[in-house]
Parts: sequence; structure tokens; C-alpha cells
Amino acid sequence: MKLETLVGERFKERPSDCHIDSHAFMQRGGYIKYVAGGIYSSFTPMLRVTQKIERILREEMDAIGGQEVLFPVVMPASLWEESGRYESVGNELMRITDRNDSPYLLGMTHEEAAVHLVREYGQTYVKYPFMIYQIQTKFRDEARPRGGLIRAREFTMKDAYSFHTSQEDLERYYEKCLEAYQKICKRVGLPDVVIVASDSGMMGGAVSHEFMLLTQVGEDSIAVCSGCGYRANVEAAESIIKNVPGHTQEITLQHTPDVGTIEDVCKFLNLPAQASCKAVIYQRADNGKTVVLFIRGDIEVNETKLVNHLGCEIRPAVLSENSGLSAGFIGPYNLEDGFTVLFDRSLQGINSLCCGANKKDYHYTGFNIERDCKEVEYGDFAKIFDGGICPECNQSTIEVLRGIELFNIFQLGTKYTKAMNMQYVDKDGNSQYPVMGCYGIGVGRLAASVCEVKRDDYGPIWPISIAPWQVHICCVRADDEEVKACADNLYSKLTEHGVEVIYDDRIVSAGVMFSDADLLGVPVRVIVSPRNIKENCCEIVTRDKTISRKTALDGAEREITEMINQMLSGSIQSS
RNA sequence: CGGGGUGUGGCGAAGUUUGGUAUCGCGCACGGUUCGGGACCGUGAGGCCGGAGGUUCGAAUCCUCUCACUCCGACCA
Repeated sequence: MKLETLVGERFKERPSDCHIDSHAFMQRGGYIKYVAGGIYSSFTPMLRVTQKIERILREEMDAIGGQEVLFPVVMPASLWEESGRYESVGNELMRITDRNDSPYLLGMTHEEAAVHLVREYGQTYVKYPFMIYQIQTKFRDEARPRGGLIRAREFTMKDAYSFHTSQEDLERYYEKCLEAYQKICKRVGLPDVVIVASDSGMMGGAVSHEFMLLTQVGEDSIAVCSGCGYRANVEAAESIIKNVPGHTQEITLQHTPDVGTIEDVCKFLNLPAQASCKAVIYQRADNGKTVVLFIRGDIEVNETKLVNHLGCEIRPAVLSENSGLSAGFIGPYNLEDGFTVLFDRSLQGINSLCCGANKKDYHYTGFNIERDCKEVEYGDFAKIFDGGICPECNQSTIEVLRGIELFNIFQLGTKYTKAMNMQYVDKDGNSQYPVMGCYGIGVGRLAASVCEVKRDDYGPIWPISIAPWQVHICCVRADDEEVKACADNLYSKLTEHGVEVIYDDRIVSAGVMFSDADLLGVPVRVIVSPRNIKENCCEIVTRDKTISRKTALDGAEREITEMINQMLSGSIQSS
């Protein structure tokens, strides 16, 4: 392929709406073009990268017995009504209608389609276990797409679904999948991915894990224990708070005019935030009932845990005049009935708290939950924080890091097979529901993540396993006939050897040529120039600059081919 | 959904406070000089300043409304 005819422009200036480097490089390097919020077209270089990633995914999925299938992008609402998700999933699900006004949707995940596909096939235990997967476009109407391909609305995903006759068998397979995913990480050039426990959210099921790439630009928060190695997504991390009981005090009403926030109250009363009890108010999304959650003043609510506890979505509550709640002054003592009242365990064991008095401009001090309230049950609704206590080893060694979620795997159990009535007959002749697992990888996100990690100031440094091309020939001074002839010759010989070559024989300055080569990030660069020709050689430089040497023009293609093979086999580390 | 920000040739920006001929760099086209890290000189094409309404002799600039994008948060396999 000649660079001159490669469709797509490379340019110098960083687009103003790119806030992470991978996104900037993909736009600057002519990989992708913005179409609409979270929606991109791909040029050839991008497509070549993702196609190589897809090939790796296929190989690894096939290696664990997967069979590639293809589900539709557009599905009738009725299919999703079977699982109940047509109603339960929020407007991230793109709901559309056809010409007859019949409801359809754009696939954002394919559990329903998977069950639908194999419902008849899996009627007998003899057929189990099996796994099907697809690589296909998903659409999720994300509230806030960002970072280019890191979080897009339309994206390609490899999603796999496994079916089993027992939880034990699922767990065995789940482990195999975990290993396959680790292999994939390694092959695409991301060996430092960490596996964390996660919340399963709308997918349902009990156990799930995420593969996180630790990076500052990540959008997920991960709690990591530096002591015992415990790792979890902050959403799923258990929060442990130890309170030291202080002196017991009498409960006292305090006039606190115009101080509605916890910060102000503590300042006003000269108390630490750890000795305060704040009220966070939500509304249930299903019946609109108000939920009052009390939590220690300095600690944040983990809304994922709250949603899981309530079993329904929540939204921030709107307090009306006659709601019985006085915004800014809500407290557990003498609170009116009729609300769902929850206590976070961060409040447990504090003898003397300051809290709202349920009366405008008044707070209590000296409040003691055990003494002043009856029948309090504590739950875990708190967000783990940096410096917090590790749920495994009990030390204050939790660090909160940022990461990109590359993969997510779930043990779904029988949620979908039950809801959609998929059954098989076991060897005793009884009907059973198969147990499911699902395993997803975002292809574009993976490519962008590699770019985010493997790069320098000038562009991506693609590992050869997923690089758009293997060799980039720069013909410096292509207006020189002799130079051009040598470069042409090398190009055709390498191509004959089956090497993937991008050939730049444009008549442009060396700076332009090298800059473009940096943006394309091809692992091996070969420079043919008058200077080199004089010595009857050409220059071989790896994109990561670890190798740079000259070699005789005669037989150069053999040396280059050899180098590529060594890179592919891993005996030479490129980047 | 809440809070900020930005919309000016293909890209990046200045101009907006204080109204007065549409400006700069990159890129693009043509000619010439250069030639190993985004060269230089000359010539040229390309924009009714996001949109609608208003104020004014006159609006990119002031006022009202609207749309889009973007960042932070919320939400989220």
C-alpha cells in the first residue's frame, strides 16, 4: 500500500476536543473521523488494527471451544420483553420504531438473542456445555461519550455466551475464559491489566470481574490494597469504617441558622465531620417513594450498593414543602414516618453525633443512635475511599486508582434462561434451566487503550501483533531516480515475501515523512535515502527506537523479514 | 439531569470587554528555491462569524430565544 494514496489526512495540530492522547493521535493520524457524539468512522489504518485484534479474539475464543455466530443489531422489543429488560434498562437502550410503529431496539448486549438462538438446540444435557460468540456493532446511547473510542455510543464488541448444566461447570469454564482473556491481553501488548471484582449491574448474576488497565485517563475507580493485593471496582468494594466511641453526651437542640450543608454545620458547631450524620435523600424510580439514607458526614454514598439493596433504580429526590423533610436539617431523631430509612454502618459506634433536627435552622448535638433510636439496622452503603480500610486484610491500605475497563465477564446464573424459558432435559429426565456466563470485550476500546499506553510524544507505538502494517518504507528524496528505484525494489521484494508494507514515496521533506510514520506507529521503519544509497545500504529503525542499524541493500528484505518474524514470535520485544 | 466552557474558511486560533472594510498560522492549488525530524519565497482559491429574532445609520461584537459540541459531576456490561 502506498502512503500517497492512503485515504485520510494526517495533521500536526491537536484537535481542540481531544483530551486524551490516544484520541488525539487517532484523529491526527487519520485513523478515525468524528461523525456525531460517540460515533466515528474508521479509516484504513484503524480498520487494520481492529481487524488484527479481532483475529486474536477469534483465535482465543475458538481455542476454548467457542463458535462464532452473528446476532442482529436491530431486535424486536418483544425479545427483550421476555427477559424484562425492555422495561428495566434505562434510556441507554436505543428504542426505535419501524414503519408500522412497532417497537424495536438497537442491540446493546445480546443475552436475549443468544438464548433465543440456542433455545431449541440446547434441549438435552448431552449438548452441554457450549459457547457462542460474535464480533459485532453495539449501540448504547451513553449519557456522556468521551475519549474518542474509549467510550463510544456505537462500537464493536466481541461478546461470548456460555451455557452449562451446573454452577460448577460454569465456574470451571469461567476460569478458562479468564485465562483466555489474559492471553489476549498479552497478545495485544497489554500485560499489565489487573482483574478486579465488580458489580454486575443490569446484567444480573452474582459473580463478575472486570479487566482494568490502570491509567490516569481511566474513567473507573478501583480500590487496590497495597498490603494484601485485594482489588475491586469502587462500586463493588465493601466499606469498613471503625469508629472510636467518645464521651456520651445529652442530646441537645442547637440553633444553627442558615447552615444547611454538613461542612457549614461542623464549622459552625466546631465539630469534626466524622462526628456528624448527614442525610442523603433519594426517590425510588419504581414507586417514587422517598428513601432517607443516613451516613457519616465525611463519607460518600455508593449509589450502586443502594440500588442493589433497594432492588430498583433511584433518582435524586425533589423535596416539596409538605414532604415532612426540611432540606439541610434532616436527622434520624424524631423523623416523621413514611420513608424508607437506612443507616450506613459508618455511623455505628459513635456515641455523640451532630445531626439535623427536622426543623429549619436547628440541629442536635450529642445524638446517640443506639440510645435515641430503636431498632436500627445498619447496612453498607458507603463508597470506599483512598486511605480506607481493606475488607480483606483490615489495614488502612486502600488506594483508589483510575482504570479503563477493557473486559467484563459475568456469571449470569439462570436469570435469562428462566425468564426466557430455555430448558433442557437432564439424564434423569427432569427439566432444568441452563446456567449462563457472558464475556465481553470492546474492540475499539482495546485498540484505543493500547494506543494510550504504547506511545511517545509523536504517536502510537503499535505492538507488531496489531500494527496496521509491519514495515513502513520511507523513501527520502523520491525525486532522486536511483533512490526511488532502490526503494521500489525493496517494496516489491518485501511484498513478495508476504510482509505488510506501507510505502511512502511522496516527494516531501524528510520531516513530514517521519512525522507521518510516527503517527502510523508501524513497528519497523526502513529508510532509503541518497545518504544510505551512497553506502549501498538502507536503515532499519524500530518505532520504539530500541533498534537502529544499517544493512546492505542487497538482501535487506531477508533481514527485515527475519526481524519481523522474531518480533512476531516475541524473541525481539518491540515496544 | 445539574454545573462550567466553546461555536469565526478543511484544522487550530485572534477579534467580542469599548459596534465601523473578515484577521493570523497550518493545510490546499500553481510557480520557483531547498532537502535526514512537520523548509522557504511568490501567487491564488476558500468564511454572509452555529441558527432565528431584536436594538442600531451600521452587529462576529450589544439584547432575547434556540441549536450543537465539549469538560466536570450524575448515570452506565
